[in-house]
Amino acid sequence: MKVLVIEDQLELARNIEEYLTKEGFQVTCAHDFFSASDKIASFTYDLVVLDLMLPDGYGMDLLYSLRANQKNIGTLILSAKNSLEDKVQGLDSGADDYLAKPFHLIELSSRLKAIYRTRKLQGQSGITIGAITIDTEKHEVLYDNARIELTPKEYEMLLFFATNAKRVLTKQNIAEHLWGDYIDQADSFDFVYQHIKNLRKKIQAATGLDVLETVYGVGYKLKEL
Amino acid sequence: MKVLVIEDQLELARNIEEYLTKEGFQVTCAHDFFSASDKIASFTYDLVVLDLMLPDGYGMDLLYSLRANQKNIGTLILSAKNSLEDKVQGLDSGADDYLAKPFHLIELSSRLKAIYRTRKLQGQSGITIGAITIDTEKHEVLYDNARIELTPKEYEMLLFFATNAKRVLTKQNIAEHLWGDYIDQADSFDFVYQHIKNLRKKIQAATGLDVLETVYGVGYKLKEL
DNA sequence: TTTTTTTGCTTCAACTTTTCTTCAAAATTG
DNA sequence: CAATTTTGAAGAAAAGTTGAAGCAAAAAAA
Repeated sequence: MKVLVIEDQLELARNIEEYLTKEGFQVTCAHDFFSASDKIASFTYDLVVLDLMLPDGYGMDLLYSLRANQKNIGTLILSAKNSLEDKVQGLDSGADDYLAKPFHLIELSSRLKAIYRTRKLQGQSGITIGAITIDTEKHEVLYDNARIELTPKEYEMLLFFATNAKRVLTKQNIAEHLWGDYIDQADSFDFVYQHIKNLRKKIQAATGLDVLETVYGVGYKLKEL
Repeated sequence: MKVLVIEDQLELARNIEEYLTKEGFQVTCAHDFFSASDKIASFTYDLVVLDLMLPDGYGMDLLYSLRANQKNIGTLILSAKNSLEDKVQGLDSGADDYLAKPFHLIELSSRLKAIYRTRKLQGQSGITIGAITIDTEKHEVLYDNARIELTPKEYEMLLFFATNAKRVLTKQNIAEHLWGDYIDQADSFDFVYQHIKNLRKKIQAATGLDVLETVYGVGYKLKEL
C-alpha cells in the first residue's frame, strides 16, 4: 500500500511517515507542491494524504489534477480548518475523505485503510504486459495460463515496471520504490542488478522473451510488446 | 444493489442516502418502524442499514422479523452506543455487521459491500472449495459426506478463505478478521501459523489435499482446485 | 583503431527474513 | 475438574536477499 504524504510541516510529516510505516504502509513524503506533483507524475501511489494549506497554496490544484489525470488514487485531505466550506470543497473536488487537524494518527491510518479497501473493490485487479498478466489480488503473474513464480522483490519490481510502462526507471528509482525513501544516497544500488537479472531469467524461461530493455547509463524500461 | 436505510435522524439519513447513491447503491429510506416494516414487506432489498435506536424503539424487533421471514437480506446495525452489550446483542440476533456512531460513510459503504459479497456466496446453499462443502447453517464442513471436525478458529478461517476465494490474505488480514479490529498492530500475528497448520493438517487428513497455498512474503490463498 | 574508463552482468557464498514445527503453558468449555 | 482449544516461545527449515569479485559490453578518450 503506497502512500504519498504531502505536508509542509516537516515534523508532522515525519511523524505521519513513521506511524504509517509501522502500520505497514510504504510511505513517501513531499513537502511542497512541486516535488509532490513531480512524484505523482513519475510514480504510482495507491493513496495520497494531502495538506490543503501548502505554503505555495496549490493543494487544491493537486487534487484537481489527480482527478483530471484519471489516476486511480485514493485521496485524504488534511486541513487545519475544520470549516464546513473546506470540507465540502474537498469532498466535492473528489477527495475520498477529510480529516481536520489536529488528529490522531490511528484515525488517519484507519481511514486510509478504508479508502484503500473501497478503491480496490472498484478498480479492476489486473495489469497486463503484452501476454503477461499481473493479478494483484491473487498476487500472481500469468503467461498463457501458466504461473510465473516470483519472489516478493521480483514481483514488486515487475509491478513497478507495469504501472510505469515505457518509462525508463533508474536503479535509484527502483531502489527507492522497493525499499522506501530511507535508502542511503551513498549506496550503490548494485543489488538491483540481482533482481533485474532474476526477473529477466524467470520471464525468459516462461515466455521466451526479454521484457526489460537496458538503457545504458540510465536504467531500464519495459519493451513494447 | 438495493439498500433500505432505516434511520430516524433525517439529516443523517439524507447524508447516507446521498453517499451510498454516489457509490452505486440503490437507496430507499425509512424513518420509523412502521414505514420500515411496510417497505420490507412490499419490496425486496439486498441490504438493510438499521438504527437500533428508533424513536418507537422497535429496531430489534425488525431484526428478528427479518430473520424469521427468512429473507436473505444482509443487515448492518447502527447504534449510538458502542457498548459491548449492544454489539453482542446485535450480532447474536443475526445481524451481519455492526457500526458504532459516529462513523464514516466510506466505512459504511465498504462494510455493506463486504456483507453483500459474503451473502451472495452463502445464498448458493453452502460454499464449496473443490469437493469440500461448507454448510454455514449447520456450521459444518463436509468432504465426500464425511465431516471434517474443525475448531471454531479453524472453521472461521476456512470460511474466510472461501468467501475471499483465491485472493491472497495476509496474516494480518486473517488476524483482524478472526479477532476483530482491536488487534494490536505491534503484535506479530505469529499465532496465525498455528491455525494455518492445524487447518491444513485436518483437511489433508480428510482429503489428501493441501488447499492452502503459501505466498512467500505475503500470505496465503486457496489453491485452485 | 586501440586503449581506457565506465557501466552492466554473472557467479557464488554469506546473511537475513519468513515460514513451519514442536512443545508446553494458559485459557476456555462442558 | 477433565478435555479441548488457543496462545506463546524457541529453534529448525526453507526461501529470499545482499555483497564481493571478476568478467563482459558500451562509451569515451587517446
